[in-house]
Amino acid sequence: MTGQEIPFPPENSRIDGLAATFAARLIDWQRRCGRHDLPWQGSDPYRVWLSEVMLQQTQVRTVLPYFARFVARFPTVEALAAAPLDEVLALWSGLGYYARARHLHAAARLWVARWPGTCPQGAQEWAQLPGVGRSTAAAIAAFVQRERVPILDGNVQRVLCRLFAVEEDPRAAATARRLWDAAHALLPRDPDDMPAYTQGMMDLGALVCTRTRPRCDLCPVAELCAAHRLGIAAQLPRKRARAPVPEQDVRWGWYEEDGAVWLVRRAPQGIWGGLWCLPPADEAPPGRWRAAGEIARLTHRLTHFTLNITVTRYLPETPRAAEHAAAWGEEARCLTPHEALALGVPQPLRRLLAQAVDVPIEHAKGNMRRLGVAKGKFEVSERIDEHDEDVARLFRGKEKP
DNA sequence: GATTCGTGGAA
DNA sequence: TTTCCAAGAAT
Repeated sequence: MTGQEIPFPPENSRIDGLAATFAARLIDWQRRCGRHDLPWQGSDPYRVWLSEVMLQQTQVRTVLPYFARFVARFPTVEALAAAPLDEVLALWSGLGYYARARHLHAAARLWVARWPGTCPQGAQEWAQLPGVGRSTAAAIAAFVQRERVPILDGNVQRVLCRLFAVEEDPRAAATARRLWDAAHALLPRDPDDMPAYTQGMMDLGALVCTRTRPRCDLCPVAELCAAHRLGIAAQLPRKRARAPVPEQDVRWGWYEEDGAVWLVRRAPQGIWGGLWCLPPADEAPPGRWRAAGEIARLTHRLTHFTLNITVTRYLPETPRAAEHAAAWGEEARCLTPHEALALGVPQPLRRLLAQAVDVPIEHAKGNMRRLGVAKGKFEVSERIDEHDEDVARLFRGKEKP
């Protein structure tokens, strides 16, 4: 078997023996060199599901503190289902892709309603939860139910592109279909091997078959790898040409009254859907306001575009916050910056609020330029306990049965 | 099939 | 600094 490669796409007549070798070597390597101490590894379907959603397009290191806070507040799917969406968004604040949090909350309620006291049985049923697609459903089912279904995340795509020396863009639909077929053909025969095998595919991509500088000298399946034999492992998968990122200018209003600032809930669709944010500078709360200068200019880089945010401070001509609150309804709140930090807010606003109250927050790292002040780089430490107390106080008594 | 959706790590 | 992209899914 040594030195042979697995044909791509795999042919049934030749695949069995080679696939068995691939799976056996990967499983053995995972048990010796893979990751075994991640906090979601185990038999709890809730923790596996939660982690898989958090890990979508997000690195393990980033997820770890969010996962810890989340399971501390919501130890079970029943606790998550009973919570208000606002508290879920608050705990998700800073993690990004907030549709995941909205889907997670809806999925928890569907879960307890349709599978009370248990959980979805198999990938087919896991995929019925909102926010759980084919790859996530397969990962959960492989770990929890030992089902023989393949995953195809970014790591596995890269591993397979190298294993078969695939030159095409793995994101193209036609190529992706062949990669799914290949991933299925490589699965181990014994269902009991599925957890170690699936974790092994993830670990291999994350620890050995990395995007840059792959460690082929440590790879348990290097002898089966076409790209390694051709000496092009580091060049695969081919990167696609990317269009230049456009810029967009946004103006936010810092409407301040008696040390509190107005926030409005963003629409559920679109960027930062459902989160609390400063209102646009030209949409003042009820009452008469006067501009009091620019507070900050923020540059926020996203994958597909760059946001240039200008924040202007406004002060009331006449103090009457209570009337404003009644006039602007439930989707607007006037809170101190400290209180606002306990809500689900976009990361650039989180940085601005943290600076306003000089309260460190977790994962608020980056650059911010204050007018009249030299450009400063700040990195703040973790104050999880205090933040959690704020969250608990803000949402106390608001849970639904 | 192509877009949209966040943030931060790494080179 | 810039660029790529990570345990992808929904539209």
